[in-house]
Amino acid sequence: MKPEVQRGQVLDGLLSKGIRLTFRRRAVVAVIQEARSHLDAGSLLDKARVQEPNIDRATVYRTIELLKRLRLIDKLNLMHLEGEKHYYEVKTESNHIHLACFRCGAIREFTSPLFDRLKEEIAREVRFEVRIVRLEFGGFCRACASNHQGREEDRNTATLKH
Amino acid sequence: MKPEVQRGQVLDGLLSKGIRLTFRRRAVVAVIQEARSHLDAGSLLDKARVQEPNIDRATVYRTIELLKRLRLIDKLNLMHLEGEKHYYEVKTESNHIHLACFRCGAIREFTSPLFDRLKEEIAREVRFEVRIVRLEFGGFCRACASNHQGREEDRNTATLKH
DNA sequence: CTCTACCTGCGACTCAGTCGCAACTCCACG
DNA sequence: CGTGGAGTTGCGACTGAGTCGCAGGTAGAG
Repeated sequence: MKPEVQRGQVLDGLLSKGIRLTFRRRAVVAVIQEARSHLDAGSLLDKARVQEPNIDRATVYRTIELLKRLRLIDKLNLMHLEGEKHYYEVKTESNHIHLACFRCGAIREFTSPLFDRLKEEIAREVRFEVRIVRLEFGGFCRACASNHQGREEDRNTATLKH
Repeated sequence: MKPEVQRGQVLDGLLSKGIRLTFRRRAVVAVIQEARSHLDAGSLLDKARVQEPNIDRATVYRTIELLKRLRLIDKLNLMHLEGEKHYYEVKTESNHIHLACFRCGAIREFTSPLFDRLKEEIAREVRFEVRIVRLEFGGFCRACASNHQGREEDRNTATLKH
């Protein structure tokens, strides 16, 4: 899911900014860094507890906050596919769009030069200094769309949460 | 803020689908329809109470749910500028990008043909059936960016919540 | 006008995220 | 290495958005 992420990228970011490296932080960073899917704060806590059994919810939230502020991770909504959770991923150089399937819950990432052009256009025409980009599409992935052709009512219901 | 919205557009949507038109629903719809800015559920409740003093929080949420399901309104995050609220706006034909300024809180809307091309590209290349689009940029508007040139530390802090 | 399916208020609940405080720990400096 | 203190943490109580079941109320078809 994050093929271009180098091992230790986030850790290096912390070190280079002179941030205190505690065991709790190392655990949270390791989990985000090595995650194969997008994790919310709750599952981040669970996974961090494997390394650091006594780590608290508050610490996880505070670490997320820290990493966000240092622009090492990005916060995602992923169309709030379940509940009102937020998800996190390591920040990469190139922005990408998240495609969330309402039926099967799969998250697919998509990059396009068009997107960078769009960003430039905004910076030029509106003179807006873009810092954080959140680009999410909700709908039906290829498999789910073809399995349910014509069931329009079903699709209305599926979009209920968003 | 919503120049292209026709008076009664949402109401017509409800009527055409045979939805029961209660006074409470009329009140909520009127508020969303005539709002000059993006409203969250709380301020929607407050404003609806002017017309319908006894309307309850739950009814507002249930009506929002209904309008979302019928694709008459869109849910926005607006970079969660304050708290974890969600905002709502009448759905328009053309998708637009929301630019949220972290410093002054202004929300600016932006449309571009590039965005529609991007949407087409996704539909074509990934075969994803796009239903809901959420496109939000956080950063600094023209005025705020020029007032605070070079204060990088300040800007880090400003992005803390997102 | 009446009947019923649908809508609503109420109050209790859930669940993500926050905060203040006292105890703890990283690590710069000696 | 030891140690002092700023920065970090666990804990528990809190906030605030949003949800739900239920009993009573109401729109609107007939």
